[in-house]
Amino acid sequence: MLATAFAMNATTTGITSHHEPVRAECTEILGQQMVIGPARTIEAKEHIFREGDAVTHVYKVEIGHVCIYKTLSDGRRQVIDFAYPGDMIALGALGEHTCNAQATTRTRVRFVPVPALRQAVRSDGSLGLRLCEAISRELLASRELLFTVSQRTATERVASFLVALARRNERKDEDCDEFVLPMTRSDIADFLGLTIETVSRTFTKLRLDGLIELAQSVLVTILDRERLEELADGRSD
Amino acid sequence: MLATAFAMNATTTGITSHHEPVRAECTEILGQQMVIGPARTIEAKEHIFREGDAVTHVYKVEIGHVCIYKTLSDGRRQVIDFAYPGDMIALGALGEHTCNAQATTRTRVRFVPVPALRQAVRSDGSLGLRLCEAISRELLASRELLFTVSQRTATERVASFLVALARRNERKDEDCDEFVLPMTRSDIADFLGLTIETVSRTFTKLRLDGLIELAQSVLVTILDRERLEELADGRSD
DNA sequence: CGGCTAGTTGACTGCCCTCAAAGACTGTGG
DNA sequence: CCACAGTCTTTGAGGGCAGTCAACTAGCCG
Repeated sequence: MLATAFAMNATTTGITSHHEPVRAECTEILGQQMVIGPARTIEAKEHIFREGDAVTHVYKVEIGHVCIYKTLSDGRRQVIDFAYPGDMIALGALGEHTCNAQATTRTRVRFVPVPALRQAVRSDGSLGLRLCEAISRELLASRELLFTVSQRTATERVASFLVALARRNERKDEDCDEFVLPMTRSDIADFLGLTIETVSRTFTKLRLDGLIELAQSVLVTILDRERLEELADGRSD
Repeated sequence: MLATAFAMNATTTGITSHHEPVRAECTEILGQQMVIGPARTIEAKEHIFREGDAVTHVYKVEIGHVCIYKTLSDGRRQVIDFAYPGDMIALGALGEHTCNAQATTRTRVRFVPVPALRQAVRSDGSLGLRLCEAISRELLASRELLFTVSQRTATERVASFLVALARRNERKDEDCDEFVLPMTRSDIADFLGLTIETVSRTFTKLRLDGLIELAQSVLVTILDRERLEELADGRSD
């Protein structure tokens, strides 16, 4: 799945660097397939696909937000990624979905059937290359999240999360210091490997420390981006 | 990087299932490139490449074992994967390496220059498809590890690790219940997001519970595979 | 033997989880 | 408009799992 969303540094538009090519590369190319693809609207909390479903299509989010997650039988849940408008979903899937994709807000996606995509790749090698790069970017994001969840403290994880959102908005030329969280505390917790209580407490701590402002618990304002980035990178005392 | 090693269920040879295609598919194909590629020998603890290095080649491990890891400036380390003979390394890398690759034992790799690989993909679309699938399998492995590190207890993590090694050996028709660990406790700890002390204590606990036997701390014998798998899957009380 | 590295074991601490309750927000119906 | 339920979030109190610090053991090699 190519729903980079978070934890990558240059995935969507605008920034070009060596090891993190611009996601637009791939969405533009696939876009040529996408333009002719039909659209579908998914209500908040509805699923686009679930674990075990056959992989029939690849999706591009046009409007809304999608949460990609895996579950264990006893209820433990790991959120893999959040997909924003412009992001692709299900790119790295093989045969059968191993994740669930659930809209967190009302969402519209366009989709291409996998056989058509495969045929296009077979006949156009350079499309295959770009697809490889798109999946590779997913892989980098996944490893970055692994690092975050495995090595960082609760405060560092939440700081990373907020910094990543700010960077995403920056690339989209939206307001990068004030934004609405399109997901619940529970989604954030399961993304960062924490509990909702710890996420909540950490938000409060960051607010009391003057790093962020919180309104209605979904509207975040970043007051001290630099210190937040220091925290995220473990450069803080 | 395509160094699946652990946490995937069917990556190397032998087992075919829907969502976890056989890795051999890709190594065979790339093998045609590899056969003509030169070989290089790396001593234990030497690096094949480091974070920040330009991505010049893609590698296939012929003999030995490679540890793929990332570090933070303050020393925190995350092992991403262990590569065994037959595994590919650096497949998902883009432009600049974001990981380090260090041999844990004396290792021989064959390599193909990236430009040659890219050219081959451009001229053969179906090779591109197989490459996509290979990288996708890396992605699945990475997400599986993310889940393990983020959601499972220390005992469950170590059990998962041992079960994955057993399955790997099974696929290679080696003895799946008795094997030598080619990596140190420190590598295992940084792979599972634990400390060496906790890994050591957990091994001891599994030994005292009669699930495994340990000789010289590197020779593992699995005595009760079923209970170990239950533990790994969180199905245990 | 001594020095070195890797692994084990023990005692204690602390971060985050668990359990619990109260507060805030949303939508529905009276 | 308010009442109310339902969901989400916040806050508090206490406990446990894994981390930290430290000492000891086991190989290995000069």
